[in-house]
Amino acid sequence: MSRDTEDGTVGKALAVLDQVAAFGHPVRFGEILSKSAYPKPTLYRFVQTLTNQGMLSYDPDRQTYAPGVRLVRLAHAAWAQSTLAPVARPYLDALSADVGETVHLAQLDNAQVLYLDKRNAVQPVQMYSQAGKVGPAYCTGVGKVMLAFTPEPQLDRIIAQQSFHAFTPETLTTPDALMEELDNIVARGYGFDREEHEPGIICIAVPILTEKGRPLGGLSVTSTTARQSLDKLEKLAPMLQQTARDIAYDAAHWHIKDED
Amino acid sequence: MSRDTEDGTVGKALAVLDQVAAFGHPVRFGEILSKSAYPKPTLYRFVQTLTNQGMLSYDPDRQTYAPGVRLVRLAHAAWAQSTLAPVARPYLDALSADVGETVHLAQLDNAQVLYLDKRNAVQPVQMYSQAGKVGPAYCTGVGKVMLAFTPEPQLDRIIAQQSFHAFTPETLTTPDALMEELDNIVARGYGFDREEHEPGIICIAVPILTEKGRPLGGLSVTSTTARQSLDKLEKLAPMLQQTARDIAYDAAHWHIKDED
DNA sequence: AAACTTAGTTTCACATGTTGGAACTAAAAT
DNA sequence: ATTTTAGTTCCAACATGTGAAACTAAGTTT
Repeated sequence: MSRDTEDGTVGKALAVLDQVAAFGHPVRFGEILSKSAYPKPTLYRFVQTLTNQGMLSYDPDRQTYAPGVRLVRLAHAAWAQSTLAPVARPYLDALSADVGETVHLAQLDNAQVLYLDKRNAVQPVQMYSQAGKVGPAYCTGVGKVMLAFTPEPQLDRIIAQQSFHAFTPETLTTPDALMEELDNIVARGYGFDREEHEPGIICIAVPILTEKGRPLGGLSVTSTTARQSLDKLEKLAPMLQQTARDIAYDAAHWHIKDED
Repeated sequence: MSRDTEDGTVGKALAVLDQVAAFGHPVRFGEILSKSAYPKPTLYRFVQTLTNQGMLSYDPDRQTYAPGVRLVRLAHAAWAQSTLAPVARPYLDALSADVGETVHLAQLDNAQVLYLDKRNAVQPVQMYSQAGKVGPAYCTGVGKVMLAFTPEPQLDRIIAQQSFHAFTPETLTTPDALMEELDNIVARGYGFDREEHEPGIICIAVPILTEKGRPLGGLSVTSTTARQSLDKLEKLAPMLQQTARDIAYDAAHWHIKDED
């Protein structure tokens, strides 16, 4: 259904856009060129086109390119119309107030985890800095619960794209180890992050599933080993599962419009 | 420099993306078709391509398309790398704490005002619901101050694209009236929204200018006629101007990277 | 249940837009 | 003044996008 293969000029242009975004800072044409497979004039035309379109912005003083503001406008629409994000918002508020720990709402984007929303107990919400962030699927709580409920054909494709980089000593670094973990998650109905991505950071996560059992997204409560234990987090499982069911129900029956 | 003319296949595809986003809710193929100038198969291919690329997401149950999550990821990069938004954040926090009214950071996107960030005195920050929102340039405080400092050739193009719709009795509805207002703003160094966009809503706005006087963005403090008067808001002008200068300075000298 | 309507998808000859080697210009570096 | 590097334009060869027409699937009417 979804191709990683670039289709057509549009796909190539968007791949260039991703490239630029991946740098994480404004870049000069030459820098993009050095990381790109395209010949100079071809890449140049892509960059021009994207710039004309407002998908890239060009700083004439520094002669650098960065992802353009048009994306911010489009993303607002994407967020507001996404099945999950607007519906889940009040539930995140409630959860956050209840548990007093960091709460995440995420979704699979290709083979990565994409964070759609966040509540942090300590400081007030700072969404843009977090929503839109991506992380690995194979070593985060939300990532694994979503994978666990992803059917075979897709799952294989996604697993093939994981880096299996060992962020910590606890990281699962082989497809086999991950598959076993996914089986456990399905059996249990929820999953953990046991310091697999960052030392000292643990989490419990539940999937948000459609009626047909397809994973829409994931919900997690994150804490530190200093403050919580996995056992204590596990006590939240029933409540999280109920919240996930509520969100799934609302997502299936509502549809919110973009408003002030 | 920037074209509204569609260049190539990429431009056309992105125009389709805008179309879909403009609906404000998930749409079926036929709905897009009815608003599009393209013949059925052509549009169909665009929609397919965009869907494959993750720029549109397709809901198989409802058979609807909506802007895709890939945009959220890209927008995160755009926001984090934008010259203004990350730099301005702490200043907005401070301003908001100081004045206790709604504070906006905006930028020009094509001929529209695009809100990049917001602080609301009442409830904690809810950025995604606001950042990315667009508004008219000719009848908002931030819009007018940015236009006021936009040089002739561009300004004409932008003004030609304004609708001059009369949102309220106070709305400036002719290019001439707007030009006169812009002159006043340049002379004064700041501008107002005198209930021109929404009845009862007033604001004071200042431009954020580069060393060369090019407008990077705008900063505004919004209130209601019930709580504030224009005279009282005007007292904030010096402080806002100083903040704008500070932001401009930081924007020119810093460059922040994407971090946690 | 057959006939009709509407929404979505596939096909294919044609032409338009994309490609990239080569050649050019602008600006630094030597 | 000369060389090097970065950015830009040209254009012939060719790959890709185009859209009328034809088709399938689903829903509606008689």
